[in-house]
Amino acid sequence: MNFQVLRYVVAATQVRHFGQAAEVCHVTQPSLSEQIIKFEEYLGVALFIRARNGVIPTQAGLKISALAQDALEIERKIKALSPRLGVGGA
Amino acid sequence: MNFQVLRYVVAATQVRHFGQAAEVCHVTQPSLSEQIIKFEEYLGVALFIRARNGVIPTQAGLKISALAQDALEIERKIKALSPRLGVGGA
DNA sequence: TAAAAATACTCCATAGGTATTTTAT
DNA sequence: ATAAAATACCTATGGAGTATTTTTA
Repeated sequence: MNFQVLRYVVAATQVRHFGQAAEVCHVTQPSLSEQIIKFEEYLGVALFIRARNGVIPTQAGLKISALAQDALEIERKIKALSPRLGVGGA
Repeated sequence: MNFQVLRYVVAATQVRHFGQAAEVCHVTQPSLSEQIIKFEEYLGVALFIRARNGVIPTQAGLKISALAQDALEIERKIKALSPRLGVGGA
């Protein structure tokens, strides 16, 4: 598990399309697709239903996406403590 | 940034000794040491003062260690949703 | 001088890219 | 048939290990 794959899950949950999610994350569709597949195998649970015109998050996908957003928010806070990467306040 | 280096920072903050922190994390001292150095360079801030008998966390080190623990707690919750990795409840 | 961290190096795992194939409506 | 995801394959980055050197009280 890493922050990058959490970004992929959050993006895919939001746009419901691996190709567009990949664009949002500035990676290619196969990269995002493969990482999500490997993450699903690691967890042992499907995060998305693959459909004709995109993907639909499963219950597990929705829950993990919510937790992923929390983790990414903390990542942001850690960067914010950095003189180099931090944006503004504390 | 990744969960592993956050584990290193938390362990080193707790035991105040890179060698022992490495043991706790089941890696070698040079691996942990190098990853923390690279993380400090990435952030642009020192996380530990190197002393004769170990290390002392800086203010930034303490803050980031606290946030790191929050992130690792979320990582745990994500794993807990997994049928394969999850321990018990929701 | 001795305990601890840093460096040098080598190796391997994995994330990402391009090209292509498979799937589902 | 077509849009989207999956697979195959290659490359490069970086995390980890062993051996060694440097640091500091």
